[in-house]
Amino acid sequence: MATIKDIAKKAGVSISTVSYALNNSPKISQKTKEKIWKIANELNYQPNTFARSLKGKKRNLIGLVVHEIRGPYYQELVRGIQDVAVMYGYNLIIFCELENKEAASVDLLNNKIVDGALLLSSHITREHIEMLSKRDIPLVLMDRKIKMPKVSSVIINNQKGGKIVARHLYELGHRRIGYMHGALDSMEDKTRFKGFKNELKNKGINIDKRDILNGNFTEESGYKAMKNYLEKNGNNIATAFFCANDEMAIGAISAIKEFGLNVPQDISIVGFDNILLSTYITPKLTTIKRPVYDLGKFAAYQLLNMLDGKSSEEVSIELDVELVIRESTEKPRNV
Amino acid sequence: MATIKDIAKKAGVSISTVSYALNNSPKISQKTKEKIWKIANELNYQPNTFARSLKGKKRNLIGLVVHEIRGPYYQELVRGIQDVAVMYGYNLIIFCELENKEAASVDLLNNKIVDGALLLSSHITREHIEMLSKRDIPLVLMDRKIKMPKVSSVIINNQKGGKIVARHLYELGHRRIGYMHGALDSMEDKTRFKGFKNELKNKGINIDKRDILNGNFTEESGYKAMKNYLEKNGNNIATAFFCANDEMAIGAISAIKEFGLNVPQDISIVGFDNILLSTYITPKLTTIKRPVYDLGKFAAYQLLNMLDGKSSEEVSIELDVELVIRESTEKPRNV
DNA sequence: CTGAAAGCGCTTACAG
DNA sequence: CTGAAAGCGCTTACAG
Repeated sequence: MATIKDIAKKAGVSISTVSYALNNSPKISQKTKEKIWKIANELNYQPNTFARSLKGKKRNLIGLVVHEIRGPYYQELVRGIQDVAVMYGYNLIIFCELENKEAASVDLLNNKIVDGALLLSSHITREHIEMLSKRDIPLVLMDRKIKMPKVSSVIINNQKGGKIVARHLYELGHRRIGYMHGALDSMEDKTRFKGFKNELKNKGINIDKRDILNGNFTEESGYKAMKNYLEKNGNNIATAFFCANDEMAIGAISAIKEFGLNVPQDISIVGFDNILLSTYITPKLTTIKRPVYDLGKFAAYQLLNMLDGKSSEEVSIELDVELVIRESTEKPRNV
Repeated sequence: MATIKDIAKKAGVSISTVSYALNNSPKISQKTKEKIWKIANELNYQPNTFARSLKGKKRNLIGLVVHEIRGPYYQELVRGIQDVAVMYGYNLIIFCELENKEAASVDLLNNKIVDGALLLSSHITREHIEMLSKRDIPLVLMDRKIKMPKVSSVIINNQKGGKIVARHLYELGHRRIGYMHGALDSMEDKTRFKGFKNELKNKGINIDKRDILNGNFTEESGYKAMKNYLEKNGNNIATAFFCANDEMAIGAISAIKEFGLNVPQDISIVGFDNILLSTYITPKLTTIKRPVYDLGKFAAYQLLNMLDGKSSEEVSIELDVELVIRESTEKPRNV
C-alpha cells in the first residue's frame, strides 16, 4: 500500500506538499501537482480514509437503516435515495437491523462510519436517537417524527390515506364499514385508523365494535381474522372492510372466498401499500399507494442539505398518498 | 466525545493502561480494570474505530455488494448471511451498486471500510476483483467463479436445475420441448440451458431451433416472446417450455391464455427461481427452487473463515437446486 | 509556492 | 502490573 510518504520520497518533496497536491490545493504549483498526480497514479495510491476521518474529514457516505429488506418497496426507496446521493457525490450503504440486536446499527452510526443516516427502522429507540443527535450525527427519520436537534423527518400522510379510503367507500354507498388493524402499537396503523374513523364520523357513521378486527400485518393473520369474523357473525356483517395493509387484505379475500362469499359483491376490501401482488390476485385489490420513491428522494435531499450545512434547520416533510381503485371495491348489493 | 485520554486523566493512570484495560488485557489488575470500566461508562466512552483501524485492527464488519434489491430473494439471502455473521460477532452492511458507477462499491472496499465482502453483483469486473485480491481483501463471489488468491466462490448448480427440468418434462411424456432464454450473455441462463439441452439429448431429443425463444428475464419479454411464437407457429408448437426464470414464465402463461390455449393442458410451463408470485398465479407455477438462504449462509461462513485465518485456502462450493412441481406441468394431450 | 511539525485517538513493543 | 513513547497515514495552521 502506497502512502503519501512513498509519493513524497519519489517526488522529492515533503508529505505536506503531497497532501496539498492530492487535495488540489491552490497553494501548490501546477507543475508540482502534475508530477505528484502522476506518481500517485503509478503507485496506485489510495488514500487511507481512516487517517482522513481521524482528522475529522467527511467521508461522503450516508447510511440507510432498515429492519428488513423486502419487496419492491425497498427497491424504489433505495433508488430514490441514491438518485439524490449521486447528485451530491455521496455513496450509500445499507444496514439491515438484526431482530434482537438493535444496538448493532446504532454502534455503526456511533462509529461515524457514515456522515449521516436515514432511519426507517422503528426498532431504534428514542434514547438511541437522542444519543446520536447529541453526537451531532445528522439523521432523517422516515415514517416517524421526533423533534430533536439534527433530526429531520419525512413521513407519509397515513391519516389522509385512511380518510380517502373512508370517502371512497362512503361514496360507493357503504354504510356499515369495518377495519382490520395491523398492530396496535404501530404508529402507521394508528394514524391510518384515525383518518379513517374520523372521516366516517364526519359522514355520520360510527364503526361498530364487532367490525373491528385485529391482525398483525401478515397475510395469514388477515385470513384468520376474517375467517373468524365470518364464522361468528354469519350474515350480519359489514359490507366493506379497510385493512391496514395489502397482505392482510389478500388474506381476508381468501377467507371470504372460502366462506362462499364474493369480493366485491358481498364485501368490498381495501388494502394499503399497493404491493406488487395486489394486481395479481383476483379480484385486483383497491388500495392506497405510497410515494416510496419520493420518500427516499426527499429524505436523502434533506439529509444531504444538513450535511452540507445548507439547512441546519430540522424540517418535517409530509408526503401525500393516492387511492388506486381496482376490482375489490364496488357499491354494496342493496344500493 | 470522551477519549481514552479523558478516562486516563480521571482515573489517574496512563493512556496505555486505559487502552489495555478496555481491551481486557491480562496485564492489568482486576481492580484497575474495574475502575477504568466504570469511568468509561460514566463518560459514555465510545472507541474511535478510525483510530483503531489506522493501527490495522479488524473492524468486524463485512459487506455485501448487490446491484439491485428486490423481492424475497434478497431478504432470505441477507438472513442467511446475518445468521452466520452474528455467530462470529460481525456486522453486515450492504452496498447497492449504482448502474453506471461500478467503481463506487469498489472504492468502498478499497477503503477497507469492511474486512471482507460478499459479491453478488455481476457488474464488478474481473480487473477490479483482481485489484481487491491483490490488496488482500478477502472476497466471496456468489453465483460466479474466478480463481484468485483470497477469492472464494459459492455457486448454485444451475446446470443441474436445467437437467432436472428436462427429466421432469421427459418423464411426463413430452417429446417436443422448447426453451426461453433470459439473456444471451448471462452465465446463469447459459448453464441452465446447457444442463437442459444435454439431458434432453441424452434422452434422444434435440430442441428444434424454432422452439428456442429469446426474452430478457422480464415478465413482459416472456409475454412478447411467447405471443410472437404462437402467432407465427399456429398449432405446430412444442408441448412444453422451460423458461429461464419465473417472471418470463408468468408472462408466457399470460400470452398462452390470451391466445386461447390452456396451461398445462396445451402447453406445460416451467420457470426458475421459485419467486413468491409463482404460487399466486393460475395455474401455480412448476419451477426450480434455489437454496438462497444457504447461499448466504455458506458464503458468509466461508468469508468469516478466511477472515479468521482458519481457512486460508480459497474454496468453491456448489449448492443444489430442487424441483417444485405445481400445476403448470402435466402430461401432453396425446399421451 | 514549499516544508517542518503538531496532532487526530488509538495500539503495542519495550522498559521498569 | 504500569507508563513513556513511537507510530499508524493523514491534514493543516504556521513559518519562511
